[in-house]
Amino acid sequence: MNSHSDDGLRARKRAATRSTIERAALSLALEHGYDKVTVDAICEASMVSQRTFFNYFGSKEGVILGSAPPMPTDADVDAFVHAAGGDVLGDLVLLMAAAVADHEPDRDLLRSRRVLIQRTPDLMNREIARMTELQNGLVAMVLARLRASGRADSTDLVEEARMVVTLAGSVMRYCMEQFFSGSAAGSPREVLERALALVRRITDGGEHG
Amino acid sequence: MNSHSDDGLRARKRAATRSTIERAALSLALEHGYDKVTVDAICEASMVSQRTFFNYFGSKEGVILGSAPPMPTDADVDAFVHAAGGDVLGDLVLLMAAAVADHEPDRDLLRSRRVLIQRTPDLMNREIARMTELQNGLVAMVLARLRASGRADSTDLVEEARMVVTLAGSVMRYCMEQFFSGSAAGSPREVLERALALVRRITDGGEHG
DNA sequence: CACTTTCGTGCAGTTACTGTAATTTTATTG
DNA sequence: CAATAAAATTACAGTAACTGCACGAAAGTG
Repeated sequence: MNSHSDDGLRARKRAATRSTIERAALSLALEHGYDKVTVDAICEASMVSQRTFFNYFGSKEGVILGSAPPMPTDADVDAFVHAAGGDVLGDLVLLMAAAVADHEPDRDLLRSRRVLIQRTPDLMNREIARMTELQNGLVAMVLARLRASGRADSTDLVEEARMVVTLAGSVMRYCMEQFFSGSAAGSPREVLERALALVRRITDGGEHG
Repeated sequence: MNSHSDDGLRARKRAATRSTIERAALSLALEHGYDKVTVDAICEASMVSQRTFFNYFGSKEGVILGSAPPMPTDADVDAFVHAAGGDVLGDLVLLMAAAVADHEPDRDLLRSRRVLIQRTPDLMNREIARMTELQNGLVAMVLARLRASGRADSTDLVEEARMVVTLAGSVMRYCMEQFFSGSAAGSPREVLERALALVRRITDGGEHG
């Protein structure tokens, strides 16, 4: 019938309501603060039942934080594992950054999310928690790379992998804070590189103590 | 009247109920899992009203996690700031470890907490969040030390301080995981030292790429 | 023994969230 | 196009964490 881009009516309607709820939630939270806004208020503003809200977003936090960063694709993992020998930490950070980066096409929405996360401790904590969950899935990957680099398998190697992931998480958290607080200068890539350089400088500090 | 250690009857009763509730909560959670246990159940088991429970612990998580790690004392801060020149990261980790360490005299309770935190993602996240909050108060302290080391004040210096704290948080998280999962070998101090050495080894990896 | 302060409690209410079953809306098929 | 399947939306009832408030009981004090 009507000319429409691609999917069926169903999918389009779904996307529309999702977007409506999202916008309502972010707008209300920006105006009144996250904890002052009730789910009921969001539902009223977006003309949906509470049950529908939870069908879409699962939780009040969910609508603000947006979808969780996806695990890297198999191709990404493969590339990472077999880029043996180089800078494990740097490569991992790049990989994680790629996973976190895009993923939200709408710039305004993204900015709203960031503002809210930054000014709401609860949300900040949840965001960090999500990152932590992502990390857990990454240990195996790093371990594979260490093995591929010819490192002998051992308990120590597992610990090393865990630490690599933890450190990468640090760098990510640091960069995210910089982004969220708006004090980031230069391209994301540059920020990452600077953060990595900073890490190396700091950890060198105790070497010759 | 009756011979008693020190404080008034009031304080002793308070400590007793607190302990009763704590034990009931931990025992129930260990047996049935944290999320299967309701606050009502804990109250019934410890013969207190729900209102009293919340007066004591503020939240369901609160009774499991125990009291939050306190900020270091002024004396600690002073010592840290003026131990200039050495290994900032290492010293900070030691300081944070001291804050987190003791603080719970009862060994059994401590072990119960650890087990529960480890097996309950929600609790783990909250614990990490608490650590993160602690971190925020530490940036100023690190900054003071960097300044005391003769470093010129600048935006970069603030960023460096933040990164030092973030890294220290990483090391702490890593060690906490090791402790919680029971795979820690040796004294806490040794575990910390090994973790720090590991960090240095890893961050050296990209230097000569 | 009065008197004050602190504690514990009951109760009503708010908010996030879940399960279920009915109802409406969209897609498919004969 | 009508019958029907599939999926979305809804109302409703219920659970569980948590808060504010006001009242009575216990403990400290002179």
